[in-house]
Amino acid sequence: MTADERRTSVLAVAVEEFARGGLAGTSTEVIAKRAGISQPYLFRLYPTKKDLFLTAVRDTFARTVRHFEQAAGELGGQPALKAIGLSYQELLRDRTYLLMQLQAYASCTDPDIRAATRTGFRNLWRAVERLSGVPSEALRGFFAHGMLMNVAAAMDLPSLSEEWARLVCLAAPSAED
Amino acid sequence: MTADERRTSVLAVAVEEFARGGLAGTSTEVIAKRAGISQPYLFRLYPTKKDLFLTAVRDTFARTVRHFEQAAGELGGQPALKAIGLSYQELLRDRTYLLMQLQAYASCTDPDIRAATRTGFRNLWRAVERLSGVPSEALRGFFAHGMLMNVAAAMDLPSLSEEWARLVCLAAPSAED
DNA sequence: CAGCAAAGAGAGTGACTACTCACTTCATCA
DNA sequence: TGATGAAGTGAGTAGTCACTCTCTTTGCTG
Repeated sequence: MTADERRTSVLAVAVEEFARGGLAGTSTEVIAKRAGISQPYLFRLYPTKKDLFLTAVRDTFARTVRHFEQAAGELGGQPALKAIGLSYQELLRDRTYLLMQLQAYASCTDPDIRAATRTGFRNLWRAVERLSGVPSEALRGFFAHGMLMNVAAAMDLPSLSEEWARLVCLAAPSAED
Repeated sequence: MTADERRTSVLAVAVEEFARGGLAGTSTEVIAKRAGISQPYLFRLYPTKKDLFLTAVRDTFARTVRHFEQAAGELGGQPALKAIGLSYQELLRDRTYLLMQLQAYASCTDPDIRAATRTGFRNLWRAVERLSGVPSEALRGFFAHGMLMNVAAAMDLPSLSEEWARLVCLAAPSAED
């Protein structure tokens, strides 16, 4: 297996583990073990743990952008926004990406992580803006509901049957001007 | 100083530090030092680090509820919701409570923390429901925009002058259903 | 086959950190 | 006055963890 292939599979594991535990709460040893390599070799693939985390953050945002582009397809305007919203709700099923996003926000005390997270969020914002073309108020409403889904995923509200929890997890209203 | 008074002042420091670094990223030593006590004594005031974190989580949500109650005052309905929204925007100035909330969500992998966070969020939800009486869709919109402010605070978007960042930080629209 | 570069691991190391034990100081009060 | 108990600490301890040094293996090429 080439180093680049290894890097890719290590990254996949890292995203999952960091999504659960965050930067400080995840050890490089468990990432290495789950990726099937020794822990010293992980440090040849990624120079520091923070570097790996930064790569995970960038990868998560980039993947979300691609996910949205696919969902929007040839649509535009409100229909595109609605399609993107539905595709975001899909992500609630495998919570990894939403949790990883949340860990990125929570780690923003570190300047490097803050920079990467801002860039990732800005690209996401601009992607939805470009794909849908809706006015900024609707855009803000879309992202607001997205963030609500992030924390709902973190608390695992979809697995609760209580009424308030079900209300939180409903899809965003379609007419949002 | 009585042990209870100490506990209170330690808690105040703990909220600030945990808000920055999260549970795993904050050492008990810096909390003790900033609180002006020895680190062993911290463990007489709070049995474990996680216990202190849980107390910080509960305190943060409880304080937010009180903050909202004060903001709503004698109002009700949409005006109450608007007043609460404005008071939430105030919290953007001292970011501690918003960041602490975010750290609570991000630490929800731990079952105890998840339970405390769910309870805190549910109480917050019910408080706004009770104070405003607005329908659940408006309630969801309110919390959605609140979560957007949380992550905006984390990324420190209000300190940026770029247009997209300013758009994210605007107040929620007043007519929301 | 010789030589070489890249993939990969074993065995550390030093720094940190949650938590403990044994101890001191001091105010209160029977 | 002497006992009690609460506030508070110095000096550990056991364990974890990011990161390194050095070594082996393996596949390729001249």
